[in-house]
Amino acid sequence: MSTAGSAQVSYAFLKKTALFRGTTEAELPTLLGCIAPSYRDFAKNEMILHQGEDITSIGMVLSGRVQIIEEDFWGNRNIIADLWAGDVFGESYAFLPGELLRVSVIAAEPSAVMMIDARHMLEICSSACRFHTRLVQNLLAESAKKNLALTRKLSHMSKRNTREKLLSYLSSQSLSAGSDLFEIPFNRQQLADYLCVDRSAMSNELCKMRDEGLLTFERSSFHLMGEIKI
Amino acid sequence: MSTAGSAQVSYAFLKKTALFRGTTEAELPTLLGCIAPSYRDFAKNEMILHQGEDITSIGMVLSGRVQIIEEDFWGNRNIIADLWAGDVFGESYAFLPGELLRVSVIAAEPSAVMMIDARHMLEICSSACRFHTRLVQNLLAESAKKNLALTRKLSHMSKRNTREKLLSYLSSQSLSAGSDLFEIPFNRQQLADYLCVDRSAMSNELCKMRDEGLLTFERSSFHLMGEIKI
DNA sequence: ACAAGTATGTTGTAAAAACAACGAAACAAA
DNA sequence: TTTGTTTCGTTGTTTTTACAACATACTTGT
Repeated sequence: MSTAGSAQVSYAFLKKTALFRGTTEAELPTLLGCIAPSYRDFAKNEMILHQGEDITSIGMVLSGRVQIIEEDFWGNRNIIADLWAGDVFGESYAFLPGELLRVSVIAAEPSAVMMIDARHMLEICSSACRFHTRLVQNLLAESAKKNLALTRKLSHMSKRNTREKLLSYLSSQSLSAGSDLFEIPFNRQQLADYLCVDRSAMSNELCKMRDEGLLTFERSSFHLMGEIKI
Repeated sequence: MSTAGSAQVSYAFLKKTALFRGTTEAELPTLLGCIAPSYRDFAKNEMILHQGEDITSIGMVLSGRVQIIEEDFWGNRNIIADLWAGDVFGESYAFLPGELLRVSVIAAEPSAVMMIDARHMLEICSSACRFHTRLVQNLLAESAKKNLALTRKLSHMSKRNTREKLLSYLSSQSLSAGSDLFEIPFNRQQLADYLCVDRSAMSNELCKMRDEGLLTFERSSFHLMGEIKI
């Protein structure tokens, strides 16, 4: 069972997390006193948040490993995300009162979690606690970052066939790199998983495109050909 | 060409937008004075933001119609979104310095736009301007909302075939409705577009599932069957 | 009621993807 | 080096999807 965990959080750890980035160890006690987080420990396979709940706090993994699980109408389970120390969860729901959790959060290993009430994060308290601004900035940045990643992935996946998905992804990577010559952070299987297609079919399509002169590649290095072919 | 638009914005309009929701007309002058928006008018087909830019302001459409356009490596254009009065754009980029715009924003009709510097939105000014909190709350809520919508769509689209995409979507709608009997907000063509599949193939799959006893439907009304069939 | 237009279901065919199975190359460990 | 493992390309088969074409039912405007 879960217990009200002791607040054994190192400031050195906290200041490196996405949420508390930019605050110094000296500032953290004040900030923490103000946002008043609660701490809880969870046993392996224990539920942290249940699908259908209306949450008002965001969570941060302090130690262990936490999974986001989705269960459909017929009870089929699907692991949406794997979270580790420093990762934040529930932030998409906590600021939307009345929006019920579509997922469950479960401890994949014995884990410690920090929960912060959404109102405490947004309400401006004493003027001494101006670190709030930084916190909110970090939160907005995280949300925006997640948003961009989702939009980008969606834009590839909305293409109707494997070739177009590939071209969309590679075009995007080329843009990121600022060059028609670039490296991708995936191997073939990972790329196929990311684009939600079959690996061998994808590999096949890549080679066809190479044979047609659209691009060349070598392992994870790609080169897009923009010039007109004769 | 664009002109520095006159600040002809009605408070009645503003207080109803997602961004300024929750502030009264009386509070708006103070808030606007504090966040110091700039106003610009754009001619039809004029570029508002260019792909590759590093923006630090978010935009809000005051009048007209604005489109988000994506252009790939080979110059193929794709309309990502259609924005109308009250809609916000650029919020996913403005809070991420260094993140270059992947899209362009263009006026599809003569349009008026309000731009607000991201720092002005986050920095706490005089204590008089506590409406800031509300603004930031709205912004976070909008970002979270968009996030949820994207995640949900992605979770349907990542399924490998039409049947599973349909089941994922319908299961999700059933959950929203809190019932195995529910209405969807799409006709067949719209649903096919949303799930990125062919309409007739989708229609076919729906009927197959009906014949197999998985569900029944009538136009936009659906009924999922969870019971075990004999 | 009537006509025109739209939405939905249905079918057959061609194209594309998933799947399975395998060989070669690259890589890592003993 | 040798061995075992992973990655990647390749091929053939089966399943699924896209596409086109059309029939029917429903909607809307007159």
